Amino acid sequence: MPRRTIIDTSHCPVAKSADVIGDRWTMLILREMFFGRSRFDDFQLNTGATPQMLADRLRQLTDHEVIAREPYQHRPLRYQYALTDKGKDLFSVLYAMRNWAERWCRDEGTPLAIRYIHRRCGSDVGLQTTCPGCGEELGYGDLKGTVSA
Amino acid sequence: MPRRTIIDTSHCPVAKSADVIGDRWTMLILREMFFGRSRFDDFQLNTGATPQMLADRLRQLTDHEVIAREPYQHRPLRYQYALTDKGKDLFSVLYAMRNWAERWCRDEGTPLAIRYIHRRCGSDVGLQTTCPGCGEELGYGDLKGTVSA
DNA sequence: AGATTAGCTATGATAATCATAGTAACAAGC
DNA sequence: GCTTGTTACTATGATTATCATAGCTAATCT
Repeated sequence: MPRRTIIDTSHCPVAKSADVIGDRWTMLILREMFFGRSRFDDFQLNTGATPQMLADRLRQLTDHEVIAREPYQHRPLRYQYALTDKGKDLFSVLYAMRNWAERWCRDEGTPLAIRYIHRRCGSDVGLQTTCPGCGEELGYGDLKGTVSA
Repeated sequence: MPRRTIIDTSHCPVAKSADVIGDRWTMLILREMFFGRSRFDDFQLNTGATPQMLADRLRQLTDHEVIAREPYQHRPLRYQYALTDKGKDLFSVLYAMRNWAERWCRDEGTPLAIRYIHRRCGSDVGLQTTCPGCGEELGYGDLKGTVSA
């Protein structure tokens, strides 16, 4: 047998995550949701995705139970999207991506795109994953972001 | 002006990260590299990517200075790929992805695919980003992984 | 009535990805 | 000295995904 076997990576958690969020548009949609946006048109305007791309990715995310589609008014019937608990927990991934890019891809002399403040203690967390003020681990809802001027 | 303006997200760090790693194959290549693999054929066998897909993504990663291509023998000339410091720091993103999938996508009753031990203190870190034993933040090189039986 | 809004779907062109095969440069065995 | 194997790719033609653009539906606003 001259061929090495292909190892089974179907149970690899990185591959599973990649199947759910391993796509540029999906990540940008999630970014928007973590920014508090919930509507189709907002996603379209802020990500630049075409409507079908958006419809497709929102369907995928809904199928994966990362977001939920729910009506926010009935006459006329209109839908919005909300992060589930499973979706909110993806904050750690997006936050790691943000930290990495700010460390390695930022133009020299440029301030951080967003400054995050730990709600509980008020510390500016910089690019840390634990609060430099109180040492607590940082997750969804713990941080308040302000866009740099 | 009936149109809302499209906000500028070209400086968004999440978008920047997505441009570098926002692709399934790229993520799987990085997973392999964090597992210590460095050669084309190993990537092909363990990710299932076609050779041109692999060649293309390795080129992209090299262009982004996430990995470096270097010869490991001269006759015949053969190359391998190694993570740069910028690449090694992506561990935090992959680790967050792993933790998320193990929390939310694991089949019931299944053990963690990989158990990580904090080298410095020997604690099993479970799905934490800080060591439950000594409280230290966990990054590339701090952990030793063992594949579950 | 006509315009506007929100959340999409439809269409045809372009670009990315796929499976499969092949190449270049050597090494090792018979 | 010729076949077989190894490694790191490239080439080709078919299939699939994504793109820009337009339109649709049901309702409200003027």
